[in-house]
Amino acid sequence: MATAGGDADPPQPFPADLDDNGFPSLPSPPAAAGSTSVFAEDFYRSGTDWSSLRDPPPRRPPEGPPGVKAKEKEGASLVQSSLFQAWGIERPRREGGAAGHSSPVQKSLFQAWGIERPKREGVGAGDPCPSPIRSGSWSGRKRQRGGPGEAAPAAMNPRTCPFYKKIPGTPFTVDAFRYGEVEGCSAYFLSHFHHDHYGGLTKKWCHGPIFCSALTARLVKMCLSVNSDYICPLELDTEYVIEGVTVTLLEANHCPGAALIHFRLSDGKTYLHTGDFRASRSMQLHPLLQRGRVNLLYLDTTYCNPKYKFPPQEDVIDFVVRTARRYLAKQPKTLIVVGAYSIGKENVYLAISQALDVPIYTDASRRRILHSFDWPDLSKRICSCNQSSLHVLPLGSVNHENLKKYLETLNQKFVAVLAFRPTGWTFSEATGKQLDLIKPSSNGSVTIYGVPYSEHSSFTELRDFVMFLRPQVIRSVNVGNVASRDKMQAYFREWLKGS
DNA sequence: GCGATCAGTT
DNA sequence: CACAACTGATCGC
Repeated sequence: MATAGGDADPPQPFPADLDDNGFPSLPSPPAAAGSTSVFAEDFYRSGTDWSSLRDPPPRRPPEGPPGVKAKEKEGASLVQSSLFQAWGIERPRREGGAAGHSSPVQKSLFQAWGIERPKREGVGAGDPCPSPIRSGSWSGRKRQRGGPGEAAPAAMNPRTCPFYKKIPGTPFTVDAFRYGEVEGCSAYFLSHFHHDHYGGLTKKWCHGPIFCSALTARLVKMCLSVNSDYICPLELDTEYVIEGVTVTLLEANHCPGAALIHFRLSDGKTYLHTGDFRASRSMQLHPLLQRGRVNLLYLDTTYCNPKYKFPPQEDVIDFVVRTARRYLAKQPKTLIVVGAYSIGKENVYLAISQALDVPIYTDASRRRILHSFDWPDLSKRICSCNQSSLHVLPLGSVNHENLKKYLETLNQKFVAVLAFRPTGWTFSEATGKQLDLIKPSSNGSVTIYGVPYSEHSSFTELRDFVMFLRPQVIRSVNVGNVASRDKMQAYFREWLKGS
């Protein structure tokens, strides 16, 4: 393929081939034909984010993995990971205790999709069902798109899948469900169950198998009624061979079921797709996330700007609990409300429930979703009686007008509302550092606190993660404007320079 | 009625 | 303020 210009190529940036959209991998002017899609033009105009960011090729560190002495506050909970065992390290525990997934692996399903069963590292346990890889095996289930000569209606001709959702050298896409059938894609990965990622998934889905965590799989089935035949749940920290690629899901520290997706190609190349994630020190303990081992990083850069600072989740939870205690002490007939999207922020209201020993009330649809997590510590605190003094409501309804009305529907049981909006980012810089400076918004009997409880990485967390991982190439998965992407590239270069 | 798309909301 | 992630209105089938 055409190398950009004739200038002396730096050590060949990776990846060097065309991707599935046929975009040249090397930076070249957008002039390259009107055939280039809008996405590609945009991409080139903004400068590339897949040029090599490091001078020399990655080197393994001389010593073993740094910081392996697992100084996590709690001892290890159950370890289901052969990878961790292989490394002889304790697996960091996810606070709150959504320890693991217990849903059994459906063997038949793996056979159906031609996937090799989990590989147990070290042990030659092999796979019990070495069915051949049948990359086109599901094509028979594809819906026929109109008969011969029948043009596809506009509704069936959605935008094309952008390049950053495709995994080069594989027939995989990540979070690409709104484009109908993606050409060349025979396995569709879903990083987590949030609308902007699963958008386009409906019960009519028929374009290929969907790989995701077991928890996400349950939600896809339950909430979207996607045909189970298409849903392929994968356990975390377990290697699967899919279409010849070794795939491992890792805890993403975003929302329940959210996963980082690690791909190892047969040629040894490794890619990490973060989906949405909140980077943490404990991630650095993961055997697959050791220095210099990831060639290409697909990065969630939501808050990749130094203006985004927020405290650790634990600090925010502590603040929320303290505040709730204070209000209840002053007025025992206070209703505590926590706003939340469909999934996410569970630890905020779970912490209140545990600290104040009150059950969690929420509507039937959310109860169903929360119970599906199979998270006993949460399930046992959920109640269906709205007399409890802790309610979870949709974030959108946590405003003064709604809460005032809501209070009235509860017939005198409560005389005041204390509500929390755990939003990713609160504007004030002060509140990022000093939670006690947060000023609530009060209106009559209703008080609302916006709290900086984020399920995305802060700027410094992102920086620390990238500086630790030292990937060869970083590709942002967030579509921002040209200026912000240029700025991000500058940060990446800074973080990775002189390695 | 269903789903895709876009505009609006906090 | 910007942001993620949703909700609602509208339109075509």
